[in-house]
Amino acid sequence: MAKGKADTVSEPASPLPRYLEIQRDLQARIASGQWVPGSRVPPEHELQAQYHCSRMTVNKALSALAKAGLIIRRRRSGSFVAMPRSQETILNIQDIKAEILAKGKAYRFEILTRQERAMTTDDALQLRVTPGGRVLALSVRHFANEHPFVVEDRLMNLAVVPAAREEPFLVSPPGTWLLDVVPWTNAEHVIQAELADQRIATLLGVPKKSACLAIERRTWQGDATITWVRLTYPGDRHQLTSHFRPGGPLIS
Amino acid sequence: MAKGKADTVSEPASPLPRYLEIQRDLQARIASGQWVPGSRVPPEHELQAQYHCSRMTVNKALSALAKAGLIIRRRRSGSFVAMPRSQETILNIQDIKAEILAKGKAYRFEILTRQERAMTTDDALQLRVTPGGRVLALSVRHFANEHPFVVEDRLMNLAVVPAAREEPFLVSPPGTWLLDVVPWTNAEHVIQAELADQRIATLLGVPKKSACLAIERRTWQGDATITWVRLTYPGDRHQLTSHFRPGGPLIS
DNA sequence: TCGGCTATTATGTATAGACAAATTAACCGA
DNA sequence: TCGGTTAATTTGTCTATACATAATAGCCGA
Repeated sequence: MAKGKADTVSEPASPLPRYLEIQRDLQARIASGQWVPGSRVPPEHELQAQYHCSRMTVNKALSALAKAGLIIRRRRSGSFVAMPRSQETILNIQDIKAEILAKGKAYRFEILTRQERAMTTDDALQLRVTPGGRVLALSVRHFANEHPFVVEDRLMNLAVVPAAREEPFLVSPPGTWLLDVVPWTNAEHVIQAELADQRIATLLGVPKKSACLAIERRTWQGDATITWVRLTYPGDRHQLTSHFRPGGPLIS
Repeated sequence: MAKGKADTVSEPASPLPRYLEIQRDLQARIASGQWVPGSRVPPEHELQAQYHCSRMTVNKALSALAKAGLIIRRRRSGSFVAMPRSQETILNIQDIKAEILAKGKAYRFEILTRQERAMTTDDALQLRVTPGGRVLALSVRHFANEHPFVVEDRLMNLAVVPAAREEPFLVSPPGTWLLDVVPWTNAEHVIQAELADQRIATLLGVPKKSACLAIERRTWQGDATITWVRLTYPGDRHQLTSHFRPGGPLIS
């Protein structure tokens, strides 16, 4: 009836849409344990009556909860509160240049080595492609306020990014340049702890055999590997931090 | 118009819904660079005409893209392709018991120490609460196939989880027990590399000063800290892996 | 009792239309 | 020319309805 604005009389301040109200209400019932995992959520037509709105509105709320993984929906069977999921956390790994600038520190980088070569067996392994073609191998050192921040060892697949061959990487480091130039579709991270070898120790200015955080990343465009990179941070100076909520990337 | 099922005649095999078709088509145009960041997406009524469907269907596709962060929508202004976002990766950190069992290995744990005490200043710092009340301090060692897998040092805030006081942790380790019993609303991770001290070396069966991956996690229920935990893994044996796509928790 | 047919239920998708809200653009008077 | 009012555009939300689809429940005959 009349857009359900009858509610607005009793609740003068309700600037949030109906479907979100419903969504949060249901979410609260699940989070509070009022509806335990496995229990049944009332069917749409029932909620429609309860909340006094159309089925589409209820559906929008329920679909969002389903996409967020809070409930599971099956035709004819109904909707059920999902079992507690595994913990998923959103780890924010910024582009290094942006990361340093965001901390309010001065950024600088230097190309240590640069070599274009035919793909070796090791290169192919690390890029996870079949050998053949050429790669660009780079080593870069990044500074924050003139202190060594991270060492970057990178392989770029020239079959996918031929433009890198001519790029001098004077203004932007390879990672930033890639992000700006090449669209990527998926990627993979591996995070490990390891001891600094002589090279890393020298480049980062830390004692040999000190703890380092190594992040390896592969980036793909469809089936083609764009790049492989290994970022080595001083373990005592750098840490990855992430904030998150249950249900992953959830809701408002 | 008969539901646009005229298409079904020309395309006999199209099992995916219309709004997804549109969504993917638009997504492809963005990913391919045909629509560069900042460029304008045609307004809904135009897409509605192009795709020969209702505005609601177009809206569903566009809203999904907006939620995924691929486009930005503003009333009257229109929809625009979003600027490249920072990389966000979904890191899957399982419950330890589940993590080991998922690898097909035998799981066992032992409580090394257990102490209930008044909250010390250090406890309060680590839980990030104001001092006062009591805590339960636990050290646990987890085994995978009878090999030390990770050492867990935990503080539980008994003001929030009084039930832990009576819990013997015989069947489930504290982390698993907490996940099953206490609903949490948000959390924070810190990942660091560090060297094994004598205690960790002994407990994990690794050389002193070898590299370890330390994961610290604080978990809250609303404003109240439930628990703080530090998980120390052997750095050479353990690694965090994550797969992800641009736009975070994207789309089908 | 078993196997298969049918009816029912609940969700999935789609349509057409309506009004609200937020901006932007255009206009117009002082 | 400036400043404010008005109109137009675009997205946001909502309704009411319709048909499709999947899966269950129940029935019925052999």
